[in-house]
Amino acid sequence: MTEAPRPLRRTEIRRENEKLILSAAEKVFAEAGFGGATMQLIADVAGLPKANLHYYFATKEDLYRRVVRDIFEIWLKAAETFDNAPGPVEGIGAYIDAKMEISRRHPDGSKVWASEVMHGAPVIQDYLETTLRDWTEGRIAVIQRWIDEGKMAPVDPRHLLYMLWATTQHYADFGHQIETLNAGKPLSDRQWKAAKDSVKTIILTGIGAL
Amino acid sequence: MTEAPRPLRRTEIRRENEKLILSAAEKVFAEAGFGGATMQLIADVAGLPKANLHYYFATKEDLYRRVVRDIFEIWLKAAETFDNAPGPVEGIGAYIDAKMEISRRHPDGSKVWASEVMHGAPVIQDYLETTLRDWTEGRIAVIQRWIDEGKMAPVDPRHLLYMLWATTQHYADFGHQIETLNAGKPLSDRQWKAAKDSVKTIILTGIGAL
DNA sequence: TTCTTTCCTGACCATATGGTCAGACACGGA
DNA sequence: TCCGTGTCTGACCATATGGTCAGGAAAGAA
Repeated sequence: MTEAPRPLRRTEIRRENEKLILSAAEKVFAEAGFGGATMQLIADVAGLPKANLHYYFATKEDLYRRVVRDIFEIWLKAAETFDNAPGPVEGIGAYIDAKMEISRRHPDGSKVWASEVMHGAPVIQDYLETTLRDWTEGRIAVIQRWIDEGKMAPVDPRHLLYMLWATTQHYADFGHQIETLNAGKPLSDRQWKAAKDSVKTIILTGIGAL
Repeated sequence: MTEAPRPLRRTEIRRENEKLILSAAEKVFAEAGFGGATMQLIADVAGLPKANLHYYFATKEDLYRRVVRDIFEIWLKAAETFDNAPGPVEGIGAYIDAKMEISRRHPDGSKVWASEVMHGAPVIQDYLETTLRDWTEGRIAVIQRWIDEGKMAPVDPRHLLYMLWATTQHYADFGHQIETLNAGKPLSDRQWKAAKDSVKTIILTGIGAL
């Protein structure tokens, strides 16, 4: 039923095609990097002529920028799990769950983000300096409060955050390596659960919250 | 004295230039990715004419392949710290130190490796399936032995390894982000030490080895 | 000195790529 | 039905890039 070429309304057309292009772009950028990706390939994946991409997105960089920003939005939403938690077990535990789920559901976006930062964040440097910095400082304050309240050991909040980011993101960015070491097969539901539990157990135990 | 154009012996010339080119290539590949890197830019960084690069390395891919393999060698050497350790505190502690030091000293190599794996390891897939897989299985056995001997908690050795890789590598791959969150300045000696200590403390505590 | 081998490089080429544009087409309001 | 506006696209262009090559320079053996 979705394949039937039912006529789309004007407003739908734009939304639908942008979505199509952004989805294809995320995939191609993740697989080839910004430099290695070509508009032609993105067009092919999206099933549209190349000129059509340029109708919706003026340049390759515009398209890339949009992809990166969309991913950042997803991450910020996951970050909310940190708030309103009574203590580290709930807050950090939920955050790990949320970020692991993102690694599982949006591995391509994760890779695009990693690639962007690795190359010096040419496109989203302003985001790092504003939104991300603010968010980080806020979370550091929360963790520090938990420490002061005796709910966890006095670890350096900053490095704890880095460890959370690194570990959860690893399952997306290095998914191929993990898969190779898993006999070439993607992690099963059971294995994903084991991964989440392992991460949560080690970290929450490591910070003396359990 | 090093600048004096003293005549080089035949054998030296080759070695010297290959080193120069590989060093420039590592930097450029790290900054731009395989697709974004250009032979011209690598040549400029190396201070050699582009045609000269092709004299030593037939193709861009050959050059890239060599860079990736060289990095892998460094990593394997660091991995040795794991062996001959009486228990997790010494073995894993030393491994964390070694890998953090690599992240600090060879951030470019680290990024090239990450980039390669993220893009599906088109060049070093065979290494993943042979050398890396063997190494991993061996280390898992070691960890399992420590668990059986009661030297640490019964965590999943595989996910523990992933956590070690992820966390230590993060300081190289996401160095730019960390620097941005550190008021735009690289980590100082003191901060690197704090990072190492934090990682070691949280993980070793997390696996019940301390 | 002579000759062989290695090293070096400016000029060149085929191709791929990002981007443009004129004009066709279709939706939807009047 | 007509027209304005948004959508679509094949053909095209300027440029950048990986790679080639012929010929010259330098090293080292004889």
